Amino acid sequence: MKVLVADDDGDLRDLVAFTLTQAGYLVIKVPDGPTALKRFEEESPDLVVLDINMPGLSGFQVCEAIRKRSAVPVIMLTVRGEEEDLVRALGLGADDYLNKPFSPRTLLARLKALLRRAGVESSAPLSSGRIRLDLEEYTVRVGGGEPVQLTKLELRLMQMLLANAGHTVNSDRLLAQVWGHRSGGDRALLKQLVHRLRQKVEIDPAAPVLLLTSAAGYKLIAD
Amino acid sequence: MKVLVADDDGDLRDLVAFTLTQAGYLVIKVPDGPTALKRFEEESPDLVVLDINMPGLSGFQVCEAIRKRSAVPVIMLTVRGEEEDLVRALGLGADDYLNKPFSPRTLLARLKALLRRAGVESSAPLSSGRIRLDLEEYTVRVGGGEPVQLTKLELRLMQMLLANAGHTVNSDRLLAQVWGHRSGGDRALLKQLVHRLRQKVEIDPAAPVLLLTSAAGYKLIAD
DNA sequence: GGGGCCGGTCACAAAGCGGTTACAGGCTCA
DNA sequence: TGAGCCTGTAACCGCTTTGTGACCGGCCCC
Repeated sequence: MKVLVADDDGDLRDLVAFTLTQAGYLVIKVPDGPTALKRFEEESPDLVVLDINMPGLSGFQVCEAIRKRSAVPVIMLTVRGEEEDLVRALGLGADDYLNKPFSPRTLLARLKALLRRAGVESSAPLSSGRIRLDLEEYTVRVGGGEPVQLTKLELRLMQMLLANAGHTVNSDRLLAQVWGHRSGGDRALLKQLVHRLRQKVEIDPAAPVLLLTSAAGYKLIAD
Repeated sequence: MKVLVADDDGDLRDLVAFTLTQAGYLVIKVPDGPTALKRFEEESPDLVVLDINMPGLSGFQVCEAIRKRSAVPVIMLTVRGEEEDLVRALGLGADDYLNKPFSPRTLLARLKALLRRAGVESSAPLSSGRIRLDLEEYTVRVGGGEPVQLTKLELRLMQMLLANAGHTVNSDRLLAQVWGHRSGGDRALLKQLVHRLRQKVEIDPAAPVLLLTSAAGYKLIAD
């Protein structure tokens, strides 16, 4: 589980990094906006912590840029009382915020909640019922069968569905989580991806029993 | 469970509405004081969220007006540090307040606490009497019967009627809520939709006992 | 009694959506 | 550079949902 921490205040950055490292996360520290974007590309972290005031590019700009290509959870660090900042941050797609100063405990709690919501459960081979996902190997196994190789998008979709096994996941949410926020017509993409995934995991792709269509979206039946 | 949200800041209004909708509440959004009062009369919501600074009528004035005719729980949105505002709001009968900026989680927690305190059954926002709506699966269950699959429009209609269970909902309002604002002749659509819904939920669609026609519109009998 | 209005019902047309197939562009890697 | 895979796009099919028009019967008012 990788977390990118961007803050120009060295002390605060170290505090955050220390807290997260202690909790078992792999932390990437950067001191400014441009570096944040660069490392984001290189590392594709599972979560981003962004200070608003940074040299080079503000946290807003970084957030916006990240949102253009990813739905990764973003936490913004704000100064208490600057509510326009907050509104702006949430408008740009930040998922949560923390007022400075904050306690390490609070940070951890929020971060875990966000990761849970995003379905990026930390324990490695994610599994539910008879479905087991291996995030490192990019494979799924159904029941006692052979592991099946997945692509990056297929894995993300599977992960989201698995995190919500047994419950319908809204198409829009899937779209946002798998591709990141994008414009309209992308239902077709989801349709395609589901089709491809079914070809791989269903015994009879024409009569799915695992990955079902539901009125509002799709759901995974894991047991 | 219906919540009226009044705030002139569109972003914040959307954020609040999003949070509450996610949590299963039916949200009515208004941008200013006069509209808030108007919709309050029309919808009789179960709870009101009021910003203090609004064009037309301030949150104070709206709160005062509401208190003259109803004991509905009211949450005021205040700016941190403006203690006079706070005192005044509570003096006018507001039940709780939130300092801006606030987290969606906090809002939900306070709101639930208030509803619980007000004795409005809050646990399952989408059920009333023997009717239970599942927004995730797009189904209704009546009494102990099997869940019935609904379409998107049928679900929206059901949600509106359920939020007003026992009371007649005006046809025009149903039209506006289910289809969004459109031109005149759409009575026919509502007629059709009601017909289709009755086919699905009534034991004898020709002699409805749940979804009744009333002078000005329709009403749901949930008990 | 007759006409108009309104809600319920029916039948059919139009639009939308999911599943499928096919293909093209881009990327990686040999 | 070329093969192979991944991803995005378009087109088609069939089914479901939604919209529209027509008809019927009750009710009210003239």
